[in-house]
Parts: sequence; C-alpha cells; structure tokens
Amino acid sequence: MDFGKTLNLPQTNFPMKANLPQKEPEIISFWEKENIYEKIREKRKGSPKYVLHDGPPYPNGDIHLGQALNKILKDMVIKYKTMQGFDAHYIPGWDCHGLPVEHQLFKKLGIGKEEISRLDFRKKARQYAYYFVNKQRDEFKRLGVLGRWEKPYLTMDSLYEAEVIKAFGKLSEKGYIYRGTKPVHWCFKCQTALAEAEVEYKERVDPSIYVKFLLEDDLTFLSSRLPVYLLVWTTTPWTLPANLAVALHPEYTYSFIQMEKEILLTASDLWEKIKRETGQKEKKLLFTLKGRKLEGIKYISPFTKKRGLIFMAEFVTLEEGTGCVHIAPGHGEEDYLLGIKHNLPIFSPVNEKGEFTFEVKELEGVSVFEANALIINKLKENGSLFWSGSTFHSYPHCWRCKSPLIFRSTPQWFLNVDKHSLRKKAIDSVMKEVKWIPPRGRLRIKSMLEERPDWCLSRQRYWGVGIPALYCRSCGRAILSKKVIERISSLVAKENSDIWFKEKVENIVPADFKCPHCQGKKFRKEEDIFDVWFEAGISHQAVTSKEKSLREPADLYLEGSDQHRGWFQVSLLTSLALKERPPYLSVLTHGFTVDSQGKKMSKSLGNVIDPQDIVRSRGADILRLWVSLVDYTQDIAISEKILNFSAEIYRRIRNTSRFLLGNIFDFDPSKDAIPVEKMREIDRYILLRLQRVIKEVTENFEEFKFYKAIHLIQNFVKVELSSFYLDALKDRLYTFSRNSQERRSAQTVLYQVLVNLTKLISPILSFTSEEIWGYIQGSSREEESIFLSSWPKINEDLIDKELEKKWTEVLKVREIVLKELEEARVNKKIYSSLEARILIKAPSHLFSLLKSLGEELKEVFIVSQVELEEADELEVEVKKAYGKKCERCWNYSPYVGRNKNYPTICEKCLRVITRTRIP
RNA sequence: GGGCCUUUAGCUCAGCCGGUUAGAGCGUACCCCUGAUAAGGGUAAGGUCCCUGGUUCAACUCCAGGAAGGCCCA
Repeated sequence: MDFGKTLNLPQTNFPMKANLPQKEPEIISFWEKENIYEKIREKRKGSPKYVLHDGPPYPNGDIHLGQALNKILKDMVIKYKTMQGFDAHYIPGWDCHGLPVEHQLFKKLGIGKEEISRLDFRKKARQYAYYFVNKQRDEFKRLGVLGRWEKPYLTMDSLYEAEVIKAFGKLSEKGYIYRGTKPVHWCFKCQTALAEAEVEYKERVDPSIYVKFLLEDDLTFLSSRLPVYLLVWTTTPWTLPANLAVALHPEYTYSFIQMEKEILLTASDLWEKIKRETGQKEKKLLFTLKGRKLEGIKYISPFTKKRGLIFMAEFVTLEEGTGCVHIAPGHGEEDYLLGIKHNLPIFSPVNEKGEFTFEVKELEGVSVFEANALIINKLKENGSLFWSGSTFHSYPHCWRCKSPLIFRSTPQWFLNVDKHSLRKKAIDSVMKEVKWIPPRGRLRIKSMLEERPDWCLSRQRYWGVGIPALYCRSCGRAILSKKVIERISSLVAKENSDIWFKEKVENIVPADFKCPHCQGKKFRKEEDIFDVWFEAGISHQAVTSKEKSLREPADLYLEGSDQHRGWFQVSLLTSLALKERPPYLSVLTHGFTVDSQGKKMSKSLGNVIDPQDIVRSRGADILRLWVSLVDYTQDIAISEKILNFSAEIYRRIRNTSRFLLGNIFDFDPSKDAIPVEKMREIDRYILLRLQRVIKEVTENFEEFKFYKAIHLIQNFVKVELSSFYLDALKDRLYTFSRNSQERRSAQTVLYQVLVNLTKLISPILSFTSEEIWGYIQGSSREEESIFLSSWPKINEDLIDKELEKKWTEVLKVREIVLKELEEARVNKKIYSSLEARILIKAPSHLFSLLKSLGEELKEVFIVSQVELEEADELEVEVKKAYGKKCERCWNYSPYVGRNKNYPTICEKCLRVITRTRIP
C-alpha cells in the first residue's frame, strides 16, 4: 500500500518562486483599494505621535538609488514605529523651486534665460515640477513606501509659499536680514548672474603678470635700505584696482630675495619656478621665515596706491604663482570670504556691462578685458611690473553665450548668522539638545556652523518665491516693510507666488504706503528670488507645525550626510531664529551609494545602478532587503553581486516561511494549540529562542540598526530553524497522527514562530510579509494587513534559563554527533542519518541530562536509535541501526516485519495507522 | 589643500576596556537526501585584519605617518 497518503505532508499555495516584479504591484493595489494607510491612521488615532519629517527631493528627474535608499529607510522607521503603537504619519514632500528644476528645464527647452519671459518660464517650470512629482511619487510608491501620497507637501503650493514670505518677514522684524554685496559669476554679455551649474570651463588666453607690492613697514631685520616688495602673480590684472589685501599661507616658508635694486618676498619653494619663467636672477638670498610672521604688515597697492594689509589664508597654495595672493573681495569667492573675515569692504567697481564705474576714475567706462592692457601699461610706467607674459588656462564661461565670465559683486539679501547670538545658539543646540545618529554627525555640523559665513538668501533666477522687498524710486533705498510683506503673503496664499511678478507694484503695495526714508510713493519690486534652501529650510513652519497629524519639533529628520550643510543646517537656523528651538529632536544620516570598488556612481564611470531596473528585474523587496543589510552610516556599496546576495537571503527567508505555512495547514490556534507545560522540551526551547530573537531584533530596530536586526533574523532562520528545529521536526509533523499532542505541540510553536517572524521582517520585506500574512489563518491574524497589527511582544515566562542552559549543552553534543555522522557517510557506512544508531558515552551530569530527554533525543539527531552509556569522557560512535527501514516513516526498527498485516512498517506507524483508519 | 569619516574571508557584517588557533551567515567545493524539491541537511576550504613605523611582555584593537575611497568645503 501507499503509506505516503497516510502522512501529514505540508500543504500550501504560497509559491516558492516569489515573482516579485508581478506580485508587488498587486499588493500595492491591495493597499490602495483597501485604504490601508487610512485604516492605520484610524487605528492609531489618539496614540502618542512619532514624527518623522520628510526632507523634500527635487522633482527634476527619475529617482536615483540614493533617494530610493532614503525613502526605504524612512518607510522602515515609520512602519516599525506604527507597529509599536505610535501614530506615525508619513507626509512626503517635494522641493519644487530652484535651480535644479530650472536648470533641467532650460536644458530641455534648449533656450536661455533671456529668450523667455519670467512668467512664461514659471508656468512651464510649474508644469515640469508637477510632472516629476507625479512620476517620482509612483516610483516611491512602487518601493512599497506607505504614506499620504495623495496629498504631499509641495514647496510650490501657494500656502507653503506664503509661509516662506511670512517667515522672511518675521526674520526681518527680528533684525536678522540685511542687504550686502557678494561676488557671483557674472556674464556681462547676458547681463546676468550665473549659478555654478551654469558655468562651463574652457581654455582661454589671459595675461600672466608678476606685480610688485611695496611693503610700507620697516623691516629692520633685513638691515638693508633697498625697497622691499611682495611679489604677486595674477591672470586678471583688471581686478587690481579692487585689491584690498594680500594673502599668505601661515605655514609656508617665504624668502626675502635681494635683486639688483630691490628685495622681493615670495614663497621659497616657488622662486626657482619664477626665475625659470621670468628669466630673472637673484643676487642673494637674505632671509627666510614662516608666513605667519608677516601677518598684519602693510603694503601699498600698485594700481591705487592705497594701503593694504597682509592676511593669513589656508587656501594659498604652492601649485602656482608666488605664494602671495592678491585679494579683491569683490571679485572672488575666497577673496570675499577672507574680506568678510577681516571686515574689508566688498569693493567691486564694475557695472553689469563689465565696465569700470566712476569708482575707478581713469578707467571709467572701459570694459574689464580691454582694461587689462591699460593696467599693465600703467604698472610698467610706475615701476610695479616685475614681468608680464600670457597663459593658456581653464577659465569659466557662460553656458549660453559662451563668453568669458567675471566675478562681480552685486547687492544681495543676507541672513546674519550672528544676530542675537544665532550661531552660538545653533552650536549649543546641536551639542546639547539634538541626538545625532551616528554620533559623529554632531561634530560635523558643529564645525560647519562655526565656519559658515552669513547666509546669502538672494538668487538672480526665475523659478522661486520672489523676495518681498521694495525699492523707492525717489531715494533708491531698499525697503522691507512688515505691512507690505504681510499683504504679499496673503496675496500669494490666495493665488501663488507668480502674483509678485505678475501684478503691478501699485496693486501690491497698500495705497497709503510711503517710503519710510523719504516719503516717496513710487516703488519698484525686488527681482531676486529666495535661495531654494530657504524655502526647504522653513518646512518646520510650513509643514511640521501646520499639519495636525505632525508635531513640532519633529522626532526625526533622516537624510543623506550631505545635508549637514544643507537641510539640517538651514532648518536649524531658521527654526532657532524664529522659535528659539531646534526643529528636530534627533537626526539620522546615511552615506552615499558607491559601486563594489567603493567608487561613487557617475555616468562617466558607467557604474550607475537604476533602482527602477532593480524593481523591474528583481523586485522592490530585494532592494529593501539590501537597504536593511548594509551599515548605512558609511558608504553603501551596491552591485549585481551584492544584489544576488540579497536575493539569496530573501529566498531562504521566503522558503522557511513557506515551510512553516505548509506545516500549519490543518492547525487552528484557537482549537489545537497546546499549552507550554505540555510541550516537548525542544518546542519550549525554540519558543524561548524566539523570545530572545524578538528582544534583540526590537532593540536594534529601536536604534535603527536594521542590518543588525536582519542578521539576527537571518541567523535564527538558518541556524535554529532550518538546520536544526525544522529538520528535526519533520518526523513528528509528517508521521505522527494528525491530532496527536506531539504534532500539535510542534504546530503551536511553528505558528508562533511564523506570526512573529513575519512581523519582525515586515518593515523590511513589506511586500513578502504582507503576502505571507494573507496565508496565515486564525486568531493571531485578525487584521487584514500586517501593518495594522502590532509589533511582537516577548513573553518573559517563556525565558526559562535552566532550559536554555540545558539545550546549549545538547546542541554541543549534536555538533559532535553531526561530525561523526558525516564521517560515517564519507566511509559509506551509512547514507541517510536514519540508517544510524548513535552510541553516546558521557560523563555523569551530561549522561543524566541526555537521558532525561528520552525519545526526544533521536529526533534531535535525526537518527533511528540512540544509546547512552555513562563514562569518564564524552565519546560518540555511529553504528548501523537495528532492524529494517520502516516504509512509512523511514526510521529503522527491529519491529519492522513482525506484524502480519503490515510487515513493512514500524510499531509507531502501526499505532498511527490503525488509529486513524486507513483509506 | 581643509573638515568629518571608512578600510576585518569572494559578499554582508561581528570582534567589549589591548591577552590563546580572528567569528557568523551567504557564496564556493565535496557529500547526503529526494515527503520544504529551480528546495532541504552535512562537512570542509577561504583572512598580509589597507600599508609603514612606534608604544607594549603582548596590537585587528592604542599612537604617528601614508595609501585608497566617500561626503562637504575650498
């Protein structure tokens, strides 16, 4: 007869092959159709909130891997916190304005700023941003991220824009806002400022001149009456009229070099190079010293004949020049920062056409590049020119008109970072009030706050919120009026920020408004827009504090580590300035995705991996599992190989779940569960281990250490379930009678393990856990979605330390037994382990320990018979099992052959069969 | 060039305060099973702990220098 039919073999429709690319969209439809996110909200209503505030990406293209990583991490946090009982809403956002969008759109349109009106462009930009908001929304949803996708926050929403203006107004009232100047890349042909992304570097010929700056102070240690000059090198002679300082490196060595009629000062290491280039020769080397010794010494600027000072600067290099760098704060980024540091004026005597202004009388109206020759001539005449030649070098050009750019200072709006000790408050709060994960983030943002200059809020761009400043047509002064700003804010709230550019100034300004300086009544509007960071930076005001489902300050901001300078910092500064407190209680940062070599992903290296490709070919759960497997605080490597690794682990977890499902097909926990006291020891041991795993996994989730959690889960699944418990259980599950206490005991445990394990993996493997959830029957699965269920809680009663100790010893014996079995297999003594009889000789305590397990012992080793003997030392022997192989359970037994009706089966199977009535 | 950080088996990660033969899972090789089957079980092989120097009785671990790589800044 066919005894196979009398066995309780696993039954399940849960497929072994995941087919995630097809299955996942079905699960998303289920979430949407059943309004799972809304049901979670309903269920958690009134529970304590957990607020993760989403940092908004730019809607300017498809999502990339870094964004996928970021959103998956956020989703894992939200899901975990939700299952822990928190009311954790997720409101995704997009940072819609700004150059990233503007630049992409100009590229797509193939036109320049001057070829389209501001309003026409803004209309297109809005459409463009909406298009990618929708596209990215689908892409994020496809990753399994649950949230309020139908109503995200958009920084281009009129209400958000109104908040930006309001916040600016408040900051202005509090005195944080001032007007200053700052050098920017300027195209005088297009007459516009350019952002870094719009600058192209091309080769170009420029003058290369060495200029002598006469030192004014007496340098008595030289004991020479010859004049002493700083030797300065530049390729932009036209910036010399704006020279205000010279920078030296404090650590470099400088030499005083005696020439025929003068003494020159230059970095020691560069003198040979200068001699080669200029063909000059020294008479002798007089003296060398460290740059720092020269700090504060005065000189006469060669063009203006005005006095300047020597400052120290780390940015001075020995790559080229003389180690003495000419500083014009109005015409260079580094120059500007050094100027700010030393309170120099940001002098920039060049107009928007690139011509000198009245501030340089003798060159007024002359274009800067034409002025180069005139300036060189003058230097030659007044004896300041040491040498002149030309150089072929890389130089910034306009991406549109291809003409060379200049650095030119223009008036801009700034936020004063030191007003009301803002910087100090910011540093104090990051040090004391905010938790940084990983902790090094604290130091990083601290040093950035210490170094940062005032925040330039102005951008000379089209796509953004207009800065609500007015200029009096009579006196020309800039006006920031509380009344006007409030009015603009409410107008913008009603329509959107286009209104500032669309409406005539008379329709915006209240009728009775007068210039506070001269009582003038005619005004013009500021044309600059806000730095897009300013917009994103006030999301704590526009979103976190406004949305009822959120709360301020947020519990967590979670972004890439580049945001220490970006969003974390701008949010912190505006929040402290407006509300005297940081916007977040803790900040979690992750690293950047790199390839398997540790190299960053770039198109030119061809190592870019597209998350959409992974989703299409392998499924989002494989990507999610990858996110959970890596230590995201560092650089995160990804490659096909690493994804294969993720897929392997996925398969193991899936198949084990399938086995668990298959073996509880006839188990109803409400009727069939066996109380712990009546369970077999091995079952109780696994329940205990499950508690340990729940505890440790939970602890790691609490600390957002997902990779530790998944390693624990993976180990439990492989080592304790698959290799040990499940394998050992097969005999009991398959061959014992269906309703026997032994089998029900095992099923009780399997059910517990399955339910809890599925929950533990659900924040990570969201799709698969939801799929498994759908197959679990019975009372533990009352909720229609796993995300409506609760996080596993451990049952302390199950943690029996004596039992744990005992089984640790049993497992040690098992290891030895397995090794012996393997040897027997290799020697062809046995094939299947059931062919074996194990003889264990053990010292007395171990002997009695093993003996107490009785019949369970052969289950532990999966052999047919175990014999115990007391001895001095532990010894294991493998022998042939007694009797013959039972046709039904495959165990060996001397009984096989003794029953006349059933000569091929063992006594246990006979009992099962005669009791269960044979079909 | 500066600030912060990373570097342990082919892969993902452990390795506490310095202390025997540096661990786990995956992958690989070989074997078993064929009642988890495009599954499951077993055994084994795999490491210059990035490099160099120093401190120490003793360094993967502490210190200094360097290399490679990442983010930010210049």
